[in-house]
Amino acid sequence: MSNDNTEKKTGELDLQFFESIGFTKRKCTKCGSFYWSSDPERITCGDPPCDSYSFIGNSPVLRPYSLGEMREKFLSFFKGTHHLVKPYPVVPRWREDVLLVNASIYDFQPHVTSGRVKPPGNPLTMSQPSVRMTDTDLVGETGRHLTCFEMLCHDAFNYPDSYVYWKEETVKYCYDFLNYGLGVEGSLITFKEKPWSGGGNGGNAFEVFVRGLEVATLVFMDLHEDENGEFEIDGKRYSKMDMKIVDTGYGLERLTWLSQGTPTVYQAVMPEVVQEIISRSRDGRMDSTVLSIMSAAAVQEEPFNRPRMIEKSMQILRSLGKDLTREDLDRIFEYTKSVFTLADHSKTLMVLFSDFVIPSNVKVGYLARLLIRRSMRAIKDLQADLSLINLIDMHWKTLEEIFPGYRSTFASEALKIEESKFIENERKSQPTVLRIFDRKAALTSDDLVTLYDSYGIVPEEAASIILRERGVSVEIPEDFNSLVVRRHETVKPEKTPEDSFPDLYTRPLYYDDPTMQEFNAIVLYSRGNDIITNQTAFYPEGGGQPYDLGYFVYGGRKVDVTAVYRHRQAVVHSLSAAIPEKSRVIGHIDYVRRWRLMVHHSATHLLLGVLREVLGDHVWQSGVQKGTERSRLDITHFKRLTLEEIREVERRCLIYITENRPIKVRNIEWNSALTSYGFRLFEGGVPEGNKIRVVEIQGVDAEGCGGTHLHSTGEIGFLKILRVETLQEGIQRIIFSAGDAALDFVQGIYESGLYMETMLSVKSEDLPSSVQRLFQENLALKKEKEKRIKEDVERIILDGTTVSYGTNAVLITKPISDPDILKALVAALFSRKVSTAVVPYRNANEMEVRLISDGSHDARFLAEAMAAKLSAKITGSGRHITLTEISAFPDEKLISQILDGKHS
RNA sequence: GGGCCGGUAGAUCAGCGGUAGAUCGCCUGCUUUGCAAGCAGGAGGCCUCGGGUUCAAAUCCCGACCGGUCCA
Repeated sequence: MSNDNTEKKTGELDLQFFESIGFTKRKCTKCGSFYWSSDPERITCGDPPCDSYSFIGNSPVLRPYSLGEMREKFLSFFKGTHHLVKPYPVVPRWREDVLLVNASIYDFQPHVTSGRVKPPGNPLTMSQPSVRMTDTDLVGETGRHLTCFEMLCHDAFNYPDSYVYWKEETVKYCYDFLNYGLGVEGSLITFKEKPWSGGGNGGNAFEVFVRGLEVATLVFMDLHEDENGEFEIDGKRYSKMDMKIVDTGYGLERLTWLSQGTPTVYQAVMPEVVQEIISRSRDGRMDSTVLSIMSAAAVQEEPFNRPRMIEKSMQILRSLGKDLTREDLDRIFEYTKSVFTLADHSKTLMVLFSDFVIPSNVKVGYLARLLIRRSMRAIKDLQADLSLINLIDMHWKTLEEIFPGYRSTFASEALKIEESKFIENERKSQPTVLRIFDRKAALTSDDLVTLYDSYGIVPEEAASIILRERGVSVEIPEDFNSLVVRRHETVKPEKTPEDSFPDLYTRPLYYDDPTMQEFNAIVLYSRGNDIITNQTAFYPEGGGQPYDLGYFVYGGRKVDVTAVYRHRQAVVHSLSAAIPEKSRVIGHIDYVRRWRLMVHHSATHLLLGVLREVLGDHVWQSGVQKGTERSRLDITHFKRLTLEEIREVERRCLIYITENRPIKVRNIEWNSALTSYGFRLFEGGVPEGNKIRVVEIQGVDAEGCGGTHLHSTGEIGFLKILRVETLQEGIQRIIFSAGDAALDFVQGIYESGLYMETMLSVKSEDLPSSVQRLFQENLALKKEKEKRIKEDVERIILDGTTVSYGTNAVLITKPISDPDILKALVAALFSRKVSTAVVPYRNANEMEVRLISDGSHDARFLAEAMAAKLSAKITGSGRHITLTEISAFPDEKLISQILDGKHS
């Protein structure tokens, strides 16, 4: 039997090592993939659904390991031969293309995988916490899905001139760890061949299975994306690259689960938290036989289908003599789902909080919000007596070493805000749903989409509210999700292609000496009014610092510099006139502008450091724009700064300015910079070279930064916060001014204060109360005037100065000259069901008649007849007609004649 | 980063071009041993802000600010 499916060894993954341990290559009889095994009986690849779980209650590992023990086992197994690297944050501060770290290789993309930066060790081993939100819905449903896990790895980076290890050694390491390390029998291990791709790279790979469980993936990355490449993986083309990278990923949770053989992964990796949730929830039922069967049934369902899984579980249970109804199973399933969801999500929240993620409506903050809301619903469904923060803290207790950054105070503060928003939203949803329903006694699918999209109310909830409160059942459209998506479809504007310039190098003199004001240069390239020089002291726009201005002297005349940009290694100057190639020029920097920019740039670093001191370590820079008059700094913080906090920040800034702390700039090799300063270095952006330019204000702040800076804090002189605003949830914008610009601002305030003092003839300390009094008086006057107008209007109507003809038209006999009275009068007449008002109006010396109608009757007829009698001009139309140049105001008789004439 | 919804009395909201409304809460009186409740009366509004359109804007248009929500 085994001979039939043994394949000829021809592929790139036919390794000597397999032969040495008696593994042969075969083709899976179910899916047709190639795999390696030493078990003569085996005919499938080991990957469900070709195989099923057979480790539950039947662990192939010598002894059960806890999560911590398994991590330690793996790392110590590799520590002798590999460099041990500390885990990176799960929020990837070193790259901008992804929200979260998904796998250990993310730590090294793109800077290491591109060959630009050396890895922090070679070969290396580590355990990298990762968060994956793609299968959030399946958590608790399948028994194996987690939103957060640790990926263990042993990676090797092979360069053309230095070789570490490649396929043979990798597979041997893996086999040895499972076999000698954990005691898994060789015949239980299968290696399935499967090409891998991700993050712009690809290569051959093995998926490693033990008793139906995938425990590792071994990737041999030697391809990179290339549209003309000769290889194809998942529809994209790749070509060989210079580097060959061994990227392995072992699921720590999977290995732990394998060693314990518990019904679900959750019970193996977070037993304390699962137990805590069960013991504090009402009416809990946890049956491990049922759970085991459900886990095993779930893994056979791809994609996951809940009714089918429950059906399958029922059949298996019945064959075991356990007769449970569908309702029983459904209930158990709902219960365990909530327990495991809560256990899983609270752990992921701990991980996110350890990286100071603030729940919000955008980006990674939104993922945190999702997890919080799902957790709170689970607590509600379980009718559990527990708080989310306690669970989160509990996770941390067992994972303290891996997440040293976690602060319970930050987590609970962020959570508190989020919880109250959730409760508020729950409270509002019923009235909102009823209001929309009651308008037309129905809920259309359009309404359901609106309720979800604008109010966050899920359609199931809306339907249950209507059923309960109005006894009407609302149908939820099957394509609800696509309706939501459709509403979000928008046309994205196409990007305009960038101007391309030749790849030249411009020496950045502004780094050699940031105070340089004049320099010589040779024009290397010229096109239109743009030039690239061999060197420049003009700072190009970058890192939130605007470009310098100034001029070049060429052939004895001045040419203004209007803009300066970076183009790869070159600096492009846009000029007011052309300068030909090979010219010698002298550059002059507008140093007043430059100085002000440097003051603001250094002040920004100082401010950021101080904000972190005052508000907490969760403060990160999320955006920045420097200017000459004012600058703005956006930081991550969950609430608006108070007046007291602003004062404190300004006060501390002043202290550091007075202390005149040195500002040092150094270029440090990537890995050692990270070791000394951590990932905060990337707050302002990720550098492109293999070195990081570190700008450090001694004892306050250190950042990777490409800008120009002062020598010491004393040169900032003075810093004033002008305004704070919330840019978006979790992000506060601070607008401030530094140096003489800050003085200008304060002087401006002082002058307007003086002006107000003079105007009001009060001392500055009495200004607030005086202004308030003035405001109140003004308000009272307005009200009084309104009241008087109303009285006047009432009198005009009641004193018999009006004549009405039926309810149709009204003539005011006394001319009006106040527009406010006119307005109130017309309104009063309309509210008395008058359709047309004829109002004589005296405007300066002009006499007019205004006919204002409410639109129910045409006033044109009346206007034309009156115009004829009074020899007047008609202007305006429709609801408002003005008669000008009249000989006299119309009287009662005139209107009666016209109207009678019409009626007869 | 983008989309959608909203900002009116202390609270929840209605009104959506012609003199600012309801319910709850608050105050006073009556009824009641007291409470709950009922009846009668009353106070309480820069209708978020700034521009525009209009004879007339809480209402329509533009912008700002604030809040909510969904998606990537």
